[in-house]
Amino acid sequence: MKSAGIRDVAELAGVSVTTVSHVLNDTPHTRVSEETRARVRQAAKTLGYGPNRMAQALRTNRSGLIGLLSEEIATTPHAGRIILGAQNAAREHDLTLVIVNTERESNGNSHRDDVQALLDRQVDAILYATMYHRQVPLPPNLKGLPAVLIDSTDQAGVVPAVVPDEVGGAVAAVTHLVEAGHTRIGFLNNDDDVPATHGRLAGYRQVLQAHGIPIDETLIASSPSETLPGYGRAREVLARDDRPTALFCYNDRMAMGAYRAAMELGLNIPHDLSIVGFDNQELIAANLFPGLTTVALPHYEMGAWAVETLVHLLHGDAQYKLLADKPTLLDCPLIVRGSVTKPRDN
Amino acid sequence: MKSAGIRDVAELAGVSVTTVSHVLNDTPHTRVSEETRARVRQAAKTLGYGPNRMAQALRTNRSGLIGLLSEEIATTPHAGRIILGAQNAAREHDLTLVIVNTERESNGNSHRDDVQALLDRQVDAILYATMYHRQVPLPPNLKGLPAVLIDSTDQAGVVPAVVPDEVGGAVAAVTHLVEAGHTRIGFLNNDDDVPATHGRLAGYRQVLQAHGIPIDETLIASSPSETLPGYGRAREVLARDDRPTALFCYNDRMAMGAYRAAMELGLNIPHDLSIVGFDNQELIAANLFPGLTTVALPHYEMGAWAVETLVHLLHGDAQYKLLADKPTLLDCPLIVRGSVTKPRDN
DNA sequence: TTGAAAGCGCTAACAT
DNA sequence: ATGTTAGCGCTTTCAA
Repeated sequence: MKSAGIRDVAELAGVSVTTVSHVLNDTPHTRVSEETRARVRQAAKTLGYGPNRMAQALRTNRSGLIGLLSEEIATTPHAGRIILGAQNAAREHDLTLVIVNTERESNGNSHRDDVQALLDRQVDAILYATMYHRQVPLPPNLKGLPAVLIDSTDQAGVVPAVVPDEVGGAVAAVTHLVEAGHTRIGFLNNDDDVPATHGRLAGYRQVLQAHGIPIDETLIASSPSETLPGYGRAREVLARDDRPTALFCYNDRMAMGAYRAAMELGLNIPHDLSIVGFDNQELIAANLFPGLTTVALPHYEMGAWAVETLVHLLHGDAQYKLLADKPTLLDCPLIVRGSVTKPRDN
Repeated sequence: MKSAGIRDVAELAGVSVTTVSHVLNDTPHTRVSEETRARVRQAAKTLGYGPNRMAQALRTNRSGLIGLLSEEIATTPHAGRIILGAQNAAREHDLTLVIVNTERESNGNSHRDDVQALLDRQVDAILYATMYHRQVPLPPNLKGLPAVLIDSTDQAGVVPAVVPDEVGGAVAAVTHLVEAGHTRIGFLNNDDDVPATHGRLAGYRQVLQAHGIPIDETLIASSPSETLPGYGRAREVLARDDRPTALFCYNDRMAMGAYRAAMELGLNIPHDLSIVGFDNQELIAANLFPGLTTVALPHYEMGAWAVETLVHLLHGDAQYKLLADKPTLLDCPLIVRGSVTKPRDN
């Protein structure tokens, strides 16, 4: 019992396949009587008709497939949220997402082959997602294609891109600390030269300045953005007599290191030390004690935004090409758990 | 410059499209001279020819798409590894993976609509992955389709399924502890009625028995499989005078709770207390101090196995249908980090 | 050993 | 307002 085709529907409705096609696709500039429309729809429903996408694709030269090229899907839950956002948006537009995982390339040949693999599969457009916010060389065969960059930017400014608002996220985090009453706020930064490092530092400075809090440069430490180095730097900073009453950490892993440092030094979180992280990695943030107040990266939203933009691009909406000029920033909201309170002596 | 078609290749090679098709597909029972074959291949290469998958699909009634229906892609990195394994295996066979995320259904109507969505997209077969090992009701429209279950089993035994070898994983974990010299080994189990709970407990008992170590039932505690309850149970067990020298934890989150309990009680890990977890959630296991020795779930392997099996099913290899009889078990290997050593007084 | 031609299910230009 | 028909790019039957 193979599934019904358009001619079965036509036959049952007593009309031609053309009419069925027109009705079911709401083809513009065609006039079909309400009565006929109803009959056609009824017939389609009765037969459980769904169009054969392959035939449709062949005919229209549109596969309805969009490729998502993502780095390191498996290593972080972040990719999962991008996929989810893209997925849901794609479904809204009746598009199908094809995901391809790829390594992070170091040898500079970018992802030409992965793009080609997607092209061979007849995708209509491509989403390119990196694992962390940075600038990437554009695969050469991506140019000329409808494409959107997720969590990365293209120096040429030819492809629209969406990235997290790093500065805004840091502002939210540090503002939260300031509003709790803290004035001695340390910052445990990453030491890589990536946008997040600079953006979060900028946000940190910005808030202190805005509140007239003098910036003590010795309260700003940096290290690789892992738990262990974070622990090390946190110990140094927290062992000082004039230790900060709050710590803003570059990411949740470093915050996890800070938790350990605090515990070893007998500092109670949040009463002796308030902490805010970044990334909202549930597995860490929700399982620390107390739960880590942190800033979420808008992965879901970036995935969804990217697909929406792609749809506009596919429709040829000229204005959306202008988006390529500068990356679109998406909000990084604060997620409040239990690691922040007012400083003890206030 | 639209991409080359089969007739362009035929023209350039000076042969018919039939011959091109035969050569490029290595169609059996067709005899084409070596010389011609070479000419055709050369022409295809020159033109950068790749077949139009949509036309191919339409003609052969095989889309080359396989659907992966996965629960909660975004919440755990586990799904990522399944996807990766499935992805890579799919690529080997020139198949394209289409992923659909879905909620875990509670209202019992299983995932009928999600399966339908995949079917509407002309997938040739379906993979159904659950977030954790359990028995699931089969979506009714999945029957009759080539399908494989990942991390779950079907009570009817009509669809092949692949699941982790829970017992084997627990055996590996506890054996590791025994071989390090431990005889008082506690078990912090989950309290849900799921296969993992029973399997891991069975493995634990099995190893102790095999080594002639008497089982002290008071050393077996259970709670919800989260960090906080794990912490609570661990504190109780570790506060005892005859506390165990080692703890096998149902999962890494509970182990994380045990770490905290140990720290609060002044017990050094691994010297005063050895710990083994389960799940190998990198974010936790690699970031605890010392690193958590744990057991990995074979997500990648299950994804790959599922696709391989699907390919056989698609080829109609009868023997593979027999696989449905009982789920295939895949190894859960021990991942050694730093949380196990010999007991202090041994 | 190779080629001609039908036809997969659909859309759209053109006819009526 | 609705119908006829060509053809998207390919595979495959059948013929040469």
